[in-house]
Amino acid sequence: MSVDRRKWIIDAAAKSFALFGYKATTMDQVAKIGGVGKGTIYTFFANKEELFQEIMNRLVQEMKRVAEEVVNPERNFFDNLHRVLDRVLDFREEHELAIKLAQEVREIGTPMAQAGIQQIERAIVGYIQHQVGLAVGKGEIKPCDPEMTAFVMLKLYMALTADWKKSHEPLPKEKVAELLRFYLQGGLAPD
Amino acid sequence: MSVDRRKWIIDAAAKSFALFGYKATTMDQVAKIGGVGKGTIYTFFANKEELFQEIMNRLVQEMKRVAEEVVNPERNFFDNLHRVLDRVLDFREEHELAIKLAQEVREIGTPMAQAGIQQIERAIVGYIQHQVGLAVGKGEIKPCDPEMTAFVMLKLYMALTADWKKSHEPLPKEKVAELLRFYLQGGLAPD
DNA sequence: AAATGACCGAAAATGAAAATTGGTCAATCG
DNA sequence: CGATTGACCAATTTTCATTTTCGGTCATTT
Repeated sequence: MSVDRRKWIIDAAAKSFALFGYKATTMDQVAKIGGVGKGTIYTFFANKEELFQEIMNRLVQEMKRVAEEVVNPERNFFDNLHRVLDRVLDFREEHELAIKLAQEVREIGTPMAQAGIQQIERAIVGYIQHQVGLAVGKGEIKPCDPEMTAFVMLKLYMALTADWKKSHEPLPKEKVAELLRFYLQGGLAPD
Repeated sequence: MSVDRRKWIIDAAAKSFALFGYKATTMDQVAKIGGVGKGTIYTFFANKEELFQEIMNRLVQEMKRVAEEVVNPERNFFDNLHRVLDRVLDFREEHELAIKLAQEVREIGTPMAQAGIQQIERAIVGYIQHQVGLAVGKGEIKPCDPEMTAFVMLKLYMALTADWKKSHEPLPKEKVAELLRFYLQGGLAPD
């Protein structure tokens, strides 16, 4: 029945994208793995791009779920930030599809893979932005523009993880969390 | 005489690197512009890479000079920080060689050009690092790792100036200074 | 002794032929 | 009859042999 076929296709595509990346995944491949004719894929998805989008949406959903799992409204903002970042970072580092896409961007620069990791990043910022908004409401952190603050947090995070290791030893993620806290929570003004 | 020839070569190379980038600058080109035989270049520089290094060293020297011009020990740390970053990043945005190298990295990813812009960045961080060290000594800011702090400052500044405007209205300079102060000086912890 | 440019091997650009791939659709199936 | 299929097509990508370019050398010239 059609619902099953759709699922087969999605599963096959997820497997293939994670294993070979966006570019090296062919529609023939997906059809074969999914055990359906190639034409069938096009009755559910207009094109390869849309199929990829479906997979990416699921990945982002899963990340949100995983982040939600770890955040606790009882705890203070920076604890939650640390936990979410830690969890999401682990998730991203371990998830085959995320790994493969990052690699594909680095090595071939496939535009679609680039869009994919950007989508992941935007989801993370959006989530942080939401948390910042809540924290400001609760008076846990100073009033500030949540969007700008989430942006700053992301950029700082990316600088500490991606940029730093271009010319230094990579920082362990506990160190990254500690630094984020040091610079953004307390600030540099002497006590 | 040999000193003059060396200068001719350097000037020709600077012109060519700024105009065509690293890869598209040929040694024949430099020789022709410099009005010397190609072999002569190799009596002063072991290879293209070394010639490029000479040009880059001069660029970094000039940047240091420009930064020095604007820093004032009387003023407080964050004022000087803003002035230096502002001046240096303007300089970088206007200097043909820096522009060309950035473009070359974006468009072809020439490893040598990449090394070049990294060198510029390292010089800026080095300079800020020095200022941070002084500020820590004077008790103007909390004790912290000067290198890491300088790195964070540059990245944050670049995020607020260059990255932000990719998806938003550009921030006026005063706003950037204010935000840098807001996030790094005071921190997000409520008073 | 200093300067040069013809010369060399290695690397890159070129481009045409061959192979691959996303997407379509007439034939097939249940 | 609607759902499914895979042979087929145009377009893009890969391959690969040939040509060109370029960094660097060195015998010759100045």
